[in-house]
Amino acid sequence: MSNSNTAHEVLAVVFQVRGVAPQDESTKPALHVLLWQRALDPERGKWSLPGGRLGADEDLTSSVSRQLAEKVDLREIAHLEQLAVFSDPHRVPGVRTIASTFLGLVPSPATPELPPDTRWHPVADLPPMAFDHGPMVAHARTRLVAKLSYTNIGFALAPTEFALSTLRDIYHAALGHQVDATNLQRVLERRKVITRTGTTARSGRSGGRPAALYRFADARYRVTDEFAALRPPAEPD
Amino acid sequence: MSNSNTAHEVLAVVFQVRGVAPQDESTKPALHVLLWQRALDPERGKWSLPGGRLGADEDLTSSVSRQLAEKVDLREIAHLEQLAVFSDPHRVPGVRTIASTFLGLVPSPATPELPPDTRWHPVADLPPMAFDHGPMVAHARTRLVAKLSYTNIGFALAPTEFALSTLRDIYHAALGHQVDATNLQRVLERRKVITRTGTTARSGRSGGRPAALYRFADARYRVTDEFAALRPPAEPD
DNA sequence: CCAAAAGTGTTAAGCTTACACCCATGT
DNA sequence: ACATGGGTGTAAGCTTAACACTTTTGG
Repeated sequence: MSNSNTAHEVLAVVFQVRGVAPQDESTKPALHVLLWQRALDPERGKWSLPGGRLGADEDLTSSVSRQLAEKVDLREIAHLEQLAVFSDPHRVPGVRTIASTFLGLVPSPATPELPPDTRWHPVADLPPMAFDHGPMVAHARTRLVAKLSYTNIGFALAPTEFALSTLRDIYHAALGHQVDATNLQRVLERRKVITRTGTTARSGRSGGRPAALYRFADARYRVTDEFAALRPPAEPD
Repeated sequence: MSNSNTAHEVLAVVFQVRGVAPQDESTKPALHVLLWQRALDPERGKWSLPGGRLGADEDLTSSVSRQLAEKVDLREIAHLEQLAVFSDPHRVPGVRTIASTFLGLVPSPATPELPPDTRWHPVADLPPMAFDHGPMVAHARTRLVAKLSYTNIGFALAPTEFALSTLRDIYHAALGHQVDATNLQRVLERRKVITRTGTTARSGRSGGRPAALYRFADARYRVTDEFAALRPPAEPD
């Protein structure tokens, strides 16, 4: 019959900026990715992205959601988006398996319960990765960095309310380079991505002016700066 | 058995700006998409994107290339890139079929031979489309417009050598809005996307100054303006 | 000489960065 | 008081859009 001998799996690259909580002063905030360690061959002991076989009556997004629910509380995932498909016929041994990858983002203060074989790993220091999962993480990171620049996607990494210095730390960790809090504020405020709540945080034990609190204006993904150039002519008022 | 009952197909949204040749003064240049008309049910008579079943030992890109070769000369396709996956379990009747979509671009002067059931259709005036192929075209168009702004992807739509007014017409058709040739020149020259050849075109029959000819600096896809904002700090020299 | 098409100059507006400076709080 | 962190002001540079103006050709 024409029944294909091909399986389809979904794999999620789930990021969180960890170590941003004021509780722990020692560790710097860093971007982490959710991985689980394989207990069986093939690639026993190596680390895998969460995911698995696509079910018969679900689309890709439902499938990722379902499978991630086994790892983290679904409510923690603030953003989920399709990335590339990996389709090399021999990317995994055995039955041919096509992988659709996703980018998932978990806001910073959340600390979901994890199964015993599952852990957050700093993206800057990944363990040995199974199959082609290493490049998948790299691809997701590239996409995240790009989208931080021209969308409001930061909402999915940040707490509901935050001081600007906290947001700076989060962007710093996610982007991988220094970010000036002053300019971050102005860029995001002019684009109406963040707004002041009116309240302020208490200052820390070492003093300092109390920080104004902000929140993201939308809790849904939005493109904020569509055209860098070649934008349509201005509409006459 | 665990043999899945799911097929995988690839579908290509192939664009070309047609009507840019000076031969035909009557028609304005417009963005067209390559479609073929279904001769059999389901959806007989409606128009489909080129593509088909993924072969057992090919990856997605090879598969699109192979299947497009049946429609157009492969050498004509200057750019091919993965778009989204459409995975609704009931997006087509019969065996469940997951569709991976691609964006393909054909440079302007080329006029490949087409099979009898296949035609170029203006994107602005699409015929009745089969299944979910309509939204796929829309999605590809959105991606094309975005990438024209921050990459050199125009090379895949333009002739190897061209006058600036020709390039303006191409961008105009692809973007869907007016483009100023003056500013297009400056933006693309500063980014080193296009360079002068040194030669000039002959002027048309109605006179006018002869146009300088340009070419794209790279014949490969390249991101030219990565960060609209939140770019890394300047490197000290 | 005139119309047509191409190319150049100029201005203004907007956005982003960098950095100096001022403000509010705890010890 | 003073150290510490937060916030504001400001200037410089770059990028783009808009449009007036000049150049080069054919009739």
